[in-house]
Amino acid sequence: MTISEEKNKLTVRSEYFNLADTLECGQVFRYAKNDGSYYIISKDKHCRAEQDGGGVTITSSDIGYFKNYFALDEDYAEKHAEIISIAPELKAAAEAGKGIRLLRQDPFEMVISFIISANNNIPRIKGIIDRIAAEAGTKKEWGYAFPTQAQMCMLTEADFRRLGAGYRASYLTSASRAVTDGFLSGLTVSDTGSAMKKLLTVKGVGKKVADCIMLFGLGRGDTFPVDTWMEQALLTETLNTNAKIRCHYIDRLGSLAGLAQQYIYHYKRNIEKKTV
DNA sequence: AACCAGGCTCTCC
DNA sequence: GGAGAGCATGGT
Repeated sequence: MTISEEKNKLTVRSEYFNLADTLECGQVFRYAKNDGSYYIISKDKHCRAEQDGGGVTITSSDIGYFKNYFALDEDYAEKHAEIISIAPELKAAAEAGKGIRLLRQDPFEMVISFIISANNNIPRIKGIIDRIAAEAGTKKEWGYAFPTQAQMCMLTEADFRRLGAGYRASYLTSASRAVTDGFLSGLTVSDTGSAMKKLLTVKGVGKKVADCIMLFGLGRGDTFPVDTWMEQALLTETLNTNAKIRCHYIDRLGSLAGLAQQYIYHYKRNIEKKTV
């Protein structure tokens, strides 16, 4: 992987960085595609990103933030190879998704976003999040920042319903109050099992949503979110519950389980479908 | 018109 | 601890 950097611009050349696959595998909701460029908002930061034969180019006044966001200090070639080595049956999915990188996103934003994601579809999740940001987030020249915890606490259950959250509205008011900076820093120092337990105390957060928060917002690879797509892909006679699927892959892959899960999710949703 | 979407809570056993 | 009902909303 080679990185060339200017003031507000960064170009990454690597076969292990596919911008579209990274953004469109369901880990992030605040991005829009326009004329081949992606416009990404994370927390209170914004960038434009595009990919051509020469690599991925990121433009932002906060380029340091997005170096971390895209985890450009990590070697995904090694992770990719190790997953295939441990779990050869995932080779097709891993090859198809080799350019996927796990983004380092803001934990509070992940809690709120994935509460909304429950029993919902991605276009609608994006719409609800955008409307909440426009309602409560700080206005910037490029749009609206994701609301801070204090800003989220300004919204009522009726507000969240008006913005389309449906029955998740009460979860959002309650979670906004519960997920303080202190709560989140407690998660950082806990092991994954303890962090899971703490997250499950938040209304609207179950095991799957907790795994997503830990994987996308807390950098914990030893997780394995099982949603309806993963059930379709992985339920078998022996692995016949979500918990068994989750344990099976975490036991084998450890901190690489989360990335493997992204390969499978991407393959099931974006690749396999096209060939049928 | 049923069924589904990055499931969760609550109840009952 | 596990099974089942109910849940807002919009797309197919």
